[in-house]
Amino acid sequence: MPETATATTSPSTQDSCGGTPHREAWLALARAHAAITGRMQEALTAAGLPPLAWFEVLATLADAPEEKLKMGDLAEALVITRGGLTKLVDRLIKAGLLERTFCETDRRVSYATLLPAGVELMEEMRPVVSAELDVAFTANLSEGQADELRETLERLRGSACDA
Amino acid sequence: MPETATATTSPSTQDSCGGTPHREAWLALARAHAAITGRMQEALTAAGLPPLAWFEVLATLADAPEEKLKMGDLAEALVITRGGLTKLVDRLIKAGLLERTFCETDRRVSYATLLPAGVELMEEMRPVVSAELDVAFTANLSEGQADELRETLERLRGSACDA
DNA sequence: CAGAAATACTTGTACTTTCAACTATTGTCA
DNA sequence: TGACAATAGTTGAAAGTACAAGTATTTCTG
Repeated sequence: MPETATATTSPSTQDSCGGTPHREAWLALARAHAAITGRMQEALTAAGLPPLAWFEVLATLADAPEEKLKMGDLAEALVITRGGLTKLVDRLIKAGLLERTFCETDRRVSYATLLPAGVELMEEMRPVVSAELDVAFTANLSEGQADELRETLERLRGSACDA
Repeated sequence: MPETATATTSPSTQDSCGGTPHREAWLALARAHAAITGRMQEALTAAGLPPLAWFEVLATLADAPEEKLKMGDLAEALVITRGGLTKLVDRLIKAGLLERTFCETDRRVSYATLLPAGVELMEEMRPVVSAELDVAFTANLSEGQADELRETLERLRGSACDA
């Protein structure tokens, strides 16, 4: 077990005094995210595969038209800073999974473009990620409930973005 | 605006093909978490206050009996690695907010113990964090809906933990 | 059209987090 | 008791991330 803070002993789940329902929902959100992310990471490293961030990049690009995306849009989709994305993409390029392509009409923009090797690796990672996703989501939620959850979360995110 | 990836332009929210409702719920969860966390960070730095991680530590300790917690339990509550917590606590100690205390009966364990200055800082940070929490949660969810959301998320987290 | 402002991305630096190895202490059982 | 395993926490090296400054290109404006 590669040192991940999974609640095995579970001291007492001390939310006894805690606070409002809203704050508790926020805590639950943060913890659920961390726990699920942690398990995915763990499963990937156990399988000798690259980190989850790489998969997020590959999967996002795979869903994009022409399998490429402007750096800015990709950063936004992944909710990380543009500076961080530049270096993340650098690593994926060095690994031969992506290439940087440029825009004719606006020479400021550069695209992160998926290469065949990237598609291949993504196909290899997907089942591992999906398996963890099934453990957490499919086993606990009907499709309708998942939709409802998504709708709620998008509402939360929405008002967190429109400044 | 301190370079944070908030969806201002919103290219198209390209989840057109995407995948199953479960995967989309997961994406929404990850994005909501990142967006809300980002806004909290932004608000804290704008107010000249320490990072969100510090608040998490202080708030967790404040809710604990005797305002202290074993390092391991604290790491678990925050869902970070023990190694990471050691250094995080080191920084808070250096800032005079915490102290390290020890256990008589088991000399392996050490506690992170809240100091008055830590309580004070937490009280100063709390309204900033709460404000962002209100924007995202209180404005969008009734208390009942928040409870429902929490219940759902705890279920997800549960099956992600019981390995 | 020149110059200022805005946009898109990259890079240098500093900080944070993780991973793996290490020390110290406690528990187990032969 | 005495060795072996398990547990609690810390630490050094490496990877990742963010912030601020910097370059290049485009757009706006007088």
